[in-house]
Amino acid sequence: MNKKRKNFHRSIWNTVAAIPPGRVASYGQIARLAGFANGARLVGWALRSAPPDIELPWHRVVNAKGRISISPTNPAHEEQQRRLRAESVAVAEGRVDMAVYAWSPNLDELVWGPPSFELTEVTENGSE
DNA sequence: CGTGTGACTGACC
DNA sequence: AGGTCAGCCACAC
Repeated sequence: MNKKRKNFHRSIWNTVAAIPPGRVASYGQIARLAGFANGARLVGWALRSAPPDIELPWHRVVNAKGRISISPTNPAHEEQQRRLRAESVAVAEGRVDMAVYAWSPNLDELVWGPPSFELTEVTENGSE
């Protein structure tokens, strides 16, 4: 289905929205969950092009090493750091401890209960 | 249609 | 523990 490609940002936003507060996910992880095995960079692109209209927990997305991937020159870099700390996520030297804060969807369901949103194939039926 | 670029990643050195 | 490099995908020129 090439339609998935057209709305790739849509499914990525949806997946990012699924990250619970106090947890973080890597770009690669989001990409995989959204259906893009090697689309780590797409996640960054999708978040970058995300309209401010939608409230997206974009700050819960860091790179595989737990480091904030946004350029330090970008104001959003500190913004992300600020938002993470607001959720009790320890941020030191622009990075978080993935061993502690990494999001595990399965485990999360067990602890927080099943998600109340569509996380699968939204791009397939939401297209025109 | 070729090139460069980026909020990436994993393998190597 | 850090720097490099090729692979990755969509998009701007």
